[in-house]
Amino acid sequence: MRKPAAQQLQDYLAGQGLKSTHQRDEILAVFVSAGRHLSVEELYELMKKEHPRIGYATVYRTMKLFAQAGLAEELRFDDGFTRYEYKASDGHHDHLICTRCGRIIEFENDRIEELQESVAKKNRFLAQSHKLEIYGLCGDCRGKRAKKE
Amino acid sequence: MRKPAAQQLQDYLAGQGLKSTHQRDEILAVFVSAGRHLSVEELYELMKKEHPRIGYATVYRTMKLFAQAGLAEELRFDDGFTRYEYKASDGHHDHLICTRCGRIIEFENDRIEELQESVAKKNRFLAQSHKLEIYGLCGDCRGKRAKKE
DNA sequence: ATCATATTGATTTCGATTATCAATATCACC
DNA sequence: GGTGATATTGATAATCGAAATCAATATGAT
Repeated sequence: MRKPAAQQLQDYLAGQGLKSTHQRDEILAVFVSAGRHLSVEELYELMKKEHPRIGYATVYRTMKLFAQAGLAEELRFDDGFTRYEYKASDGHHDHLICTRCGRIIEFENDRIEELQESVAKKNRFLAQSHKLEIYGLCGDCRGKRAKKE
Repeated sequence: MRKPAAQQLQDYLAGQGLKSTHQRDEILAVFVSAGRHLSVEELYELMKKEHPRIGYATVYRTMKLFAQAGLAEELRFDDGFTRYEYKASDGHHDHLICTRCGRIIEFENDRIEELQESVAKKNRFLAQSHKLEIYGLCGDCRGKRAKKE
């Protein structure tokens, strides 16, 4: 079972002596319901629709906060800017990224995780985290012929 | 057998109708001999010692050129800036990155590569490239107690 | 309700990278 | 070996996402 996101946020704020604000609640609601892999820019645009007074900086700050609270994970793909994904309680997963349409697909593979662990051990490394990204063409895009560009 | 880097550069330049310059030759020599995983900043500092007249922008431009020529690979780890590694002809490899001292260790694991391919296939993806980074503490750093910070 | 303090929002700053542009170097051709 | 068209260089400004600043405001303990 998963603690509701809103509750998890309140617990974190209380535990850290931080304050509960409308902005934080609203950003969380939009972030969670919007689906995943949102850039700050995208999230800011979504926020503006419902809460036009929200500031750009607040969205940045709040997403960093969510990351620290364990509510969100920071993703940095090759296109330069940071995305956040809502962190469900189920295990770690990695990403397939379509280089044409930008679609992002999640996957998990326990065997790969194990092999990574063994690679770390072999090199006397204590693994803390990892990142596996596979770039390529998604099913929809591989069919299409390359657009003129 | 590997074509010498200098020769590979000349071939690429000729093939593209580009010009061979001292700067490009010198940057390549320093880059190749310096070892691997150099940030542009680091490479620029190395260059200045032997060729103080080199410009910052030239180093940036030239590394991009080397990447296109297949001489270098662009690496973007989580610390924000781009590094380049000399691209040997042997196969793809991935990286273990120490989060304390910054050390970078290369590894390759064919089994992981195969599994990635099968994950791609399972999702109807045509894999073009991938990136696997394992962050953690290297052998030297895991022993040490956390420094006060 | 009061007040110390955390937070917000508008804005500026930062830091890595890229674009601009006049001066210069390269190279194909004579 | 000169000449000229053009690619390249180097100094600098511009860019862009992200982070810092700071006065005004909201929060929550008392």
